[in-house]
Amino acid sequence: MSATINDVARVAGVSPSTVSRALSGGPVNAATRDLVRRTAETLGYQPNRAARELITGRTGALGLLVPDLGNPYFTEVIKGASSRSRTSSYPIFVSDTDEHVAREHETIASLRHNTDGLILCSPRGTDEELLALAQTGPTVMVSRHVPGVPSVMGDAAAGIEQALQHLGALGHRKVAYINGPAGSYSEGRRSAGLAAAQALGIEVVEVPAAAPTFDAGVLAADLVLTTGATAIIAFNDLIAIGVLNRLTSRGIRVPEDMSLVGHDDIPMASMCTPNLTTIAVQKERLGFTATDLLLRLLDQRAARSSATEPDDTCLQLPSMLVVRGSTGVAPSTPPRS
Amino acid sequence: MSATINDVARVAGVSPSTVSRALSGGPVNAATRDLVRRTAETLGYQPNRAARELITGRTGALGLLVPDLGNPYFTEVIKGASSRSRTSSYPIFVSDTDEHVAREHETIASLRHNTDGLILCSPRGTDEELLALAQTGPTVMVSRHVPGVPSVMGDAAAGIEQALQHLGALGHRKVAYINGPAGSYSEGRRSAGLAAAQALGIEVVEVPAAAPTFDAGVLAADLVLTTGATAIIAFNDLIAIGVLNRLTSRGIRVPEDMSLVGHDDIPMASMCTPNLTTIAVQKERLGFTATDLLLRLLDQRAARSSATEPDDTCLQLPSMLVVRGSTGVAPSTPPRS
DNA sequence: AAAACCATTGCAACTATTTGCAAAACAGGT
DNA sequence: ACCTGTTTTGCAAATAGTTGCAATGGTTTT
Repeated sequence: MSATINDVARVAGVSPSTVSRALSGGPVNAATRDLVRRTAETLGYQPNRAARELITGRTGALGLLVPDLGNPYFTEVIKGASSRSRTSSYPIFVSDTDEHVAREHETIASLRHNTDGLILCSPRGTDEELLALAQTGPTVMVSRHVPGVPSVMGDAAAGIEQALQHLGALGHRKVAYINGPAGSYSEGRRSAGLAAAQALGIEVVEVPAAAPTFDAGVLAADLVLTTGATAIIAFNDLIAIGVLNRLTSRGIRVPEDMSLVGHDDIPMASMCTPNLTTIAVQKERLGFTATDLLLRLLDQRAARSSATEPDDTCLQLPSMLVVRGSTGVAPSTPPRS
Repeated sequence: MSATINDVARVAGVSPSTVSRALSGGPVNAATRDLVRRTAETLGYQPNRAARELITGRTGALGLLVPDLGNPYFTEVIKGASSRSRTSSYPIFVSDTDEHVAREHETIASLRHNTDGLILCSPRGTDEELLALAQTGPTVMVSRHVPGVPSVMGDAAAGIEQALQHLGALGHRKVAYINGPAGSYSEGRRSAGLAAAQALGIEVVEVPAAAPTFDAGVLAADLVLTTGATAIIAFNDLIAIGVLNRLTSRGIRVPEDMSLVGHDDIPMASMCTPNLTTIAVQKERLGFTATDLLLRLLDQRAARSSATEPDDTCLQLPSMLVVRGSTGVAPSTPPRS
């Protein structure tokens, strides 16, 4: 089939070990290195991954776990991760857990075998579970922080604060916040941003949503209408769009009767009518940065043999409110439930 | 770290080769096979992928290439493929080509090294290019057929026919068809379904779209309005939703002034207002079936040594028109351009 | 001139598994 | 007891790369 290291060695007139060292930066005479590089090139030599993995114990691949591929938020994160991994010769395994905690465990176990490191995006499960899972191998988390596990996240609290300021400026005094799934960490972070409400003279009512989906939003819309709020901040855009649909079909106009703010700025947010005001997160950058962090982590491991000091890196990427058509001045009276 | 075949052999008191045969169905005494199986179980033995790959030349993984992860159509296909591969111990590598033909070539080349077989979803490029790429290893295509390459596709022609019948029954006599990207095969198949128009007394005007995206749809909407058509069939739902947005913002009501039919039935189709009438394709099933076909192909290869007879399997999954809110009786006069 | 040192290179062992070939074990028939 | 034939088993080679150790050869130092 394809050329092996021995073929290159024979043609170049050196030993296989010299070829190995020449191509991987070992101590080799500059002249022979050039010779080896050239012959490898002309022979179209590609090192055999399996052989390398067998001897080094490293697979040269990464794994990325997302709760739901159907959620555009995660596909953006994936794109960012791919674009980083593309420049590093580390292929990336993507897997979908269908929002099941059990599936999450299985998939992590199976991915560990095929990868050198894992990126867990918005994982479910308790801190303890996740810490245990993270300790089975190099791990970086996205949109969730567990002490002892390096992570990358959007600054949800700041985003929420901006949204509250925006709504306050428009005269809203009672805002409903539609929560994400319990056990999702970003849920916690986002709720934390709500602390700013008091200072702004805004009352916040929390309303639960069963899942970060359109359907859950449809459901939540009716609940919100019983609260007397004149504006809504939703856990994510999918929920917000569900809310929007339900409000529209109940004859409640957005933004005249009710203002609506989403979170994440997925493409769909600028495709619905009215366009959704939303807290934009740098999704691609999130994936890119997480991959970068993981690769750096792997480099460290390769250098120092077993540096298992707990890494508490937690990078925060800024979020920004994008004002579009779904927010407006507060109505004099809240829409009747 | 984890137990090797030698550990199992030692504990069971047999040779490594016997363990190998016992676990992979070779000729072994039933009693020893049981013994080996049990000890492997208790030791938690997992065969080392790299070592196996090195000797057999098979990686035990599949690759799946899609033009754009951001397109919900493809994520559904991926879900189907994953659910099939999950039951087969073949992990699956997903990659995104960003709709670039060049990226497609690169990615295929790199995936070939890491996988035993590839699934190409809606690949771009000419028939000749794709045939050449397919011949570098086991390949199955989705939503595109090239003679000599096995494939799985939705029955686009039948779907378009149903849509035309539906529109005809509503009194439409002039229908605009918004094409997909040139060089996309499904574009050709879908156009073929338009042949039914004549028999139904419907005139079809074709309008090009630069890409299968929302933005391309926004663009195309204005072009359609110059044709005098009273109904639109779009290459896919993303384009349709782009059209819908543009029409709405130009004050043209859907479906009162203009009927609109999409294609694929992505989740977004039932999230926009009005809900989109669309030709539903069994996306998950497409991915599932393609993976199944590829796995069968690999089994065949494993059995007969080098059976390179060209395989022309082309499975067709039925499509069905889902009537929602975006189609209605034809207006007496077309909306003015 | 011998000794010491340095960079460079090759040898050989090692990784975990599969598999062709030959040996061993065992059964049945003579 | 011996031969034959079949099943079962083990040995050893092979896969393609990496890496510790030793050897080589040239240069510098004493």
